[in-house]
Amino acid sequence: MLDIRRIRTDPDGVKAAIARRGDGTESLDEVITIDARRRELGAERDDIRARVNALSKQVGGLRRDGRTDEAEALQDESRQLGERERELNTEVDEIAGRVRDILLTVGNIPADECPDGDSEHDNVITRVEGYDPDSYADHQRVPHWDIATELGILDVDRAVKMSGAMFVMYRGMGARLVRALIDYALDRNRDAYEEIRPPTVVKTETMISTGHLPKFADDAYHLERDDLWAIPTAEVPLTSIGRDEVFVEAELPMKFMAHTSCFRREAGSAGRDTRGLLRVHEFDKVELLSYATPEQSAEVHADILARAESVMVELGLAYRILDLCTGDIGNSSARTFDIEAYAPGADRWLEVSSVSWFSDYQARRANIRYRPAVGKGTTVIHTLNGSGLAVPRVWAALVETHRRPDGSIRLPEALHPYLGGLTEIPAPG
RNA sequence: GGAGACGUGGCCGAGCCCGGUUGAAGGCGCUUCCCUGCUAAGGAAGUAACGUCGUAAGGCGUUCGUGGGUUCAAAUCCCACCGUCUCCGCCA
Repeated sequence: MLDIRRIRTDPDGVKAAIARRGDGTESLDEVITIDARRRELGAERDDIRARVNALSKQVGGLRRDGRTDEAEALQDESRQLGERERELNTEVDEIAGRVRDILLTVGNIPADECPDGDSEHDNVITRVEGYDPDSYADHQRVPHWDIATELGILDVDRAVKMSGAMFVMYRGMGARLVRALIDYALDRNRDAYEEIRPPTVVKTETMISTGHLPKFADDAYHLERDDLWAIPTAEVPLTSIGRDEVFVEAELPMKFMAHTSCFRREAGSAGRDTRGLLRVHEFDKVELLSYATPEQSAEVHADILARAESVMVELGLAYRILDLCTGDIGNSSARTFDIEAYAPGADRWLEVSSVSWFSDYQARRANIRYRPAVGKGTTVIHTLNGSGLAVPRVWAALVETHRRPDGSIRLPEALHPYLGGLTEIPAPG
């Protein structure tokens, strides 16, 4: 959520920033108008309240002194004021709610450095690592869904039977590889990130804090009976750890990581990327998340990106890093780098990590603040997060990349400690 | 799910029966200063957040779990909800 005061003091600057996203700015105009009205009416209401408070005090004194007649006169006056106060209050509340509703749908202001652009086609590829299109042999040009069938490590048909399209079920070594990837990713980051195992079903308020609601309700699973939401990412519960709390600067940056299942309805993408693990409704992910001061945020952003990147290196995958343009970054984000792993069998770049700096956008929604070491008052913190490792697509790229001519899969050394000494998924037969 | 008790400031804790001078006693913690070879102990002062107006000093408003209600006036009375604890039930 944007700071209403910033919108007030620099309306043109804010509108220009939102326009960079390709979003309309009409709602901002409306906010500016009704916010002015809100303050006007609010001031009037507060003046009346001040009068009522003063009168009530006088009434108390008069009654103590037994001057009942005088007290009753003042009570009458106060009663009259009360009616007007109620009217004003109702109106102010209404407008304030309206302001909030609108602000909840306005996206974050992109960072100055965020490249301009309309869509994913304008994202800037900042780096490509380990990728040589001519280096892949025929045995690596087999898509993971075929490999998986051959090795019996992924069973899509059975998952579809029990849960429907775009659900998957790992089997045998496939399932074990999932577990190894998760453990590896957690251990890889435990030097700096506290491991959390949060709830995966959360309240509406928790989804609003990250920006997943109200705008993107269609993308999430909703348990209507209990009004709870299945999290699309651990970012959701992790961001709310500090909701409505005030930290001291010395505690920052705070760093959390969590492995959770992630649930996505993928509304609007029916029929797209449906093969194998390209896009699924439920998947495992290790997420890294940090609360930081504004000054710390750049360094933390770089840290998360470096950690996500090192996973690609250690797993022996080719990857590239994208600097997402203003038209493609998420609604809550001010700057996002994506990591895409190359899957030679599917011959596609798969988004495996999205590393974002949300500035104070989420923290203002969640009301997470800190007390600066010097000076008075509180400041809204910054939140940052990124996937430490998103399982399905890494699993896919890994299986395709490390397939040997005989059909076996070489498992990278980094995973060996998590596989009980196994170093490969044996060839079929 | 049933019954009972409770929810006050950074923390502990009074106030609630009997509404007004209580933004809230007292204590702890924290900050500054004084005293003091050092430390400890002791003394003094200060110490909430948010909104709004103001260049500022400061003014006004809101906040005693949340939301409603009664009243001239609510931490205090009434209702609903949420949460915590205890007992019972159920249970991986």
